[in-house]
Amino acid sequence: MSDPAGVSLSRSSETPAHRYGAALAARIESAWQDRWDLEGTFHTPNPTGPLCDGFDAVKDAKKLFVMDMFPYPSGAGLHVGHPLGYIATDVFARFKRMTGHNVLHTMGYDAYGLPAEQHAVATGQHPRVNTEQNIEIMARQLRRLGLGHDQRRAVKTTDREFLEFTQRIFLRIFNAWFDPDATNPLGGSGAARRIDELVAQFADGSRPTPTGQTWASLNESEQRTLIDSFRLVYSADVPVNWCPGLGTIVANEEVTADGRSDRGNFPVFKRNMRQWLMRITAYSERLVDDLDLVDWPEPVRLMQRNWIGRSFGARVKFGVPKMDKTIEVFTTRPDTLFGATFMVLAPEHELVGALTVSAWPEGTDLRWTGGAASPAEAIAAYQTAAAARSDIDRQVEMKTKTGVFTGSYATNPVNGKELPIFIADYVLMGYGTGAIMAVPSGDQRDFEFARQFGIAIDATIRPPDSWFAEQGIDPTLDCDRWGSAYVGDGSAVNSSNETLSLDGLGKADAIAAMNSWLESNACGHGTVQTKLRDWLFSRQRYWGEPFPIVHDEIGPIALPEAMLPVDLPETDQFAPRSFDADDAASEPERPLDRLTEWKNVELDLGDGRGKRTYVRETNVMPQWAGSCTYYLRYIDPTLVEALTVAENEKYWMGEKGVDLYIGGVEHAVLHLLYSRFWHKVLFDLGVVSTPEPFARLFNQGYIQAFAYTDARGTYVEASEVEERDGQFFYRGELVNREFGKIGKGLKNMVSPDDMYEAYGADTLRVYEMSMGPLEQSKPWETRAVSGAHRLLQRIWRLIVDEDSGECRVIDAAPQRDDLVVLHKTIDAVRAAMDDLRVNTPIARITELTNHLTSAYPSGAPRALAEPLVLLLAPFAPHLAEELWSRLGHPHSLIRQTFPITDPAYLSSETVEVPVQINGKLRGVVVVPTGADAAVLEAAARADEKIRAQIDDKTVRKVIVVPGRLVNFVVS
RNA sequence: GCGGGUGUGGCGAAAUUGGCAGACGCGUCAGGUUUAGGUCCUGGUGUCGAAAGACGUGCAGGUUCGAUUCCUGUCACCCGCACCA
Repeated sequence: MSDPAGVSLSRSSETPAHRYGAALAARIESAWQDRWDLEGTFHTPNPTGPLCDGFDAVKDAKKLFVMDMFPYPSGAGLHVGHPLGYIATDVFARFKRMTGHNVLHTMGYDAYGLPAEQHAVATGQHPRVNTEQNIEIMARQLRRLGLGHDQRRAVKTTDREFLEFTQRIFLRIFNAWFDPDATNPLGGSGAARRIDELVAQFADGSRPTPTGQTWASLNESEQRTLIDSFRLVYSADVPVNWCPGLGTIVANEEVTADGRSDRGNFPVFKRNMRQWLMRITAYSERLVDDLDLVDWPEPVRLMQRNWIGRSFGARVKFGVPKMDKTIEVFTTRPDTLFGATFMVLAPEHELVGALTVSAWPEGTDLRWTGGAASPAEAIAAYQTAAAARSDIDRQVEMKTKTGVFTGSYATNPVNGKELPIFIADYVLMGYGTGAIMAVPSGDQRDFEFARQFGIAIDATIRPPDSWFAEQGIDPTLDCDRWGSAYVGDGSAVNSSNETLSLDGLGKADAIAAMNSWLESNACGHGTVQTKLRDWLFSRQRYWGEPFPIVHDEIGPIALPEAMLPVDLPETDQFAPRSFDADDAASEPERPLDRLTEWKNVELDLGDGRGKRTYVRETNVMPQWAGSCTYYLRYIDPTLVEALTVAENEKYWMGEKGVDLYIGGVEHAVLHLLYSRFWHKVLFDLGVVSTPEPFARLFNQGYIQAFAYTDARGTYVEASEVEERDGQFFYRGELVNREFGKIGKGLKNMVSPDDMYEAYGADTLRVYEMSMGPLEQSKPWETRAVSGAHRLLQRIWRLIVDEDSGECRVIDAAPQRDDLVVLHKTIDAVRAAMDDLRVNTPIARITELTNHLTSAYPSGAPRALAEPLVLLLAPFAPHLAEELWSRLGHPHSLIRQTFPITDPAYLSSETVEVPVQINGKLRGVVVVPTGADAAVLEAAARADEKIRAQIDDKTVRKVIVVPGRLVNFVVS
């Protein structure tokens, strides 16, 4: 056969013309990739619909839906860290195809996003152009890896059909409300229902309106406002970081410690602003509880639980008699209510103004005044200072407690005590009610505050003696002698009034007793509080999905689904309007606001009102929107006018959802939480049939790389650094080695293109899989890649003559010891794959290869070469296909049966058993497999080395584990 | 500060339920082929020691006949969260 690559290879006369090298690998790989494309090898049939061709042939196979977290098409292209997970899913998917599964595996692009928009702002080029270019580059790099994706299903979130899909889901969520009394499909309480069911309830009177008026007596505006307040998508004033200089809202992480924007260094103002929100908090209970349904890494489930932050406690009302006000607090420790000695409000709390008295009460402690002449001055100064500090800054400065007194006192409902009310920034507006009752004996922050401000500390829990021992003090209930608050369990003391006594009760009983007392006295009730806040869903940007919403003079109106999609209008001005950097009162003007022809629109919404003028919503959706439910697009990529085809959705999602979802742990909370939320809404509405989207989640580790800094701390090009005697040099200069993420920033970029060129894609695949456990982060080392390359080279040489290129397998029957090694390898590979332990199978395949190359230096028996090729196929598919074809098989091996272990070769007649004396290895005896304890011990005693060491000693005990070991305990 | 994770040769790592520590690979050393190197092949390679042997899984304890594995404490590094009442 003609071998143009061989010509260049044989420039060096000793290199055989048909050695497996980079050039040959490149030819093999591109030939097989073309053939897979041509034959539609990875086209996976659906049960029904346009992609159902060939389903009959696989209808008895088990289905398997394997997904990667799809990438954002970055302009920098891929580095060698990106493909790790993609290779792993591909290896898994290929293995599963060879073990009889119908596998759905494809890849899409999460193509809306800020970088493309910023690129567009900087260059004036439409973000779609740049995004398409990036996708093209990444698609080429990924294709070169030989990933077995069904390309017909390779969607982009920016596709018009995908946009329509996202908007359709938005409408379903917008047109739904959460009914806490409804029964969800799992049988639990709380479910999303269609908004028209709510309207019907109001209309027929089965649900009273909040004001008690009849539905019919409300005017249109009142009716719509009422309904809108129930929707799962709603607008509200929420605190945001407004940056007039950029004209946008920025994320916390984009705000520097001194309250300025990362980009542009403009001032950032914390302000309330009208935003769209999604009512994810309605689902917090189910989002926590249903984590028990999924096979996910425990740390991720823990992170989600912590993020949702469910805690059980009570809401308690404290009266402020002089002001005729009530402060409501949330506490997790209602059992300590008798120990409350002061109250604290967040500086932004709405009651602060009303509670601030005109003059300091007589005898006010100077420490409480902040040095100001009046409470109003002190409060105003403190509020200004708190507002000026960024969130991050406010959280860092926590060592000393700060705060000022409002001059007002609240009454403790259980004992009538007067509690001074402070404001302090250690209480956050965003959690609970933004106010706390302070129990300094039972909360460390309150304790520190009380100490600093000279407030009484009253014990209401008797700490155990062991706690006092740790504190180094004698047991006492005089808290002035305590070194810290006691936050643990213990029996209550000093906790009684005329109608309630907690004294002697433990924490759980005391909480229960207090909660029922609060409820019967109408000053509180037990409740569940979460940290989770509703999802801020609107962005003042261009490159995102437009909301399918228009406004009339009353408010927002959802477009009918038939009017989808709402295309993103064309423009060449992608930046929002920016303002004077210090103009905190400015209002955002979004890119879509300027497109007045698009924005002001005349439509007939089909609601019987005919053609009317509306104003389109000009916010766009966040990037998360496209990634929430993209697995449904993989199932039916061409579907329009519906979200799913039930038969296909049920088939691919099965009982529990996507069978395997691999991605980085950085998405442990946000993406996975948003995705679960949307899925649950769709589940309640009957669109999807599983309670959870992802049955099994796996987080791959990061591939990191060394980076080098010179004497000035500047990164130098890592590829040019040389190592000499454990030190590192860049152009002769000593440099310092660091370790970090791969990328341009650290000048340690390694592109897969470099690896394709030097070794080929199969080598890269095998190397990345062999580096170590998939879930672990590990450093990249280019020079180690050669080991994987040499393995493939030796396998090639077992089957192909390097000089002639002819197949050189022999027909000789394999020896028993060959088959023993083979079947041990098969067994080990099969055992590891389900757990995605991809590194050890390659070690086993290497051992098999090493065995065969030394046993058969001039060509392996066919009966060994063929299973070896099949074992290799998931990892190095191109080479395996090529060898399979050269072994005389005309068809792809993609659906060949993966080799099956013959247990006859796994057990041998004899087994080596270690012999220990006092737990230390002293010898090894060979005994028949299955020898019992007596035989084993006799054999061990008969061993010369062992006998020599135990003869002159007393054997006190003999431990025999048949098949495992013998241990003599001697004195 | 809180939560989670990880610590094993020069390096990446391996070691079903506690039972032969270091499989496999990189690097390195020696030899072979070639000989200009490199490629390729074979063998050695945890540390100390001439050997016998001793020591050895971050460190210090504990449980056990026996611990990389279980428990307690501690140190280092990485990741996440940020006063969550």
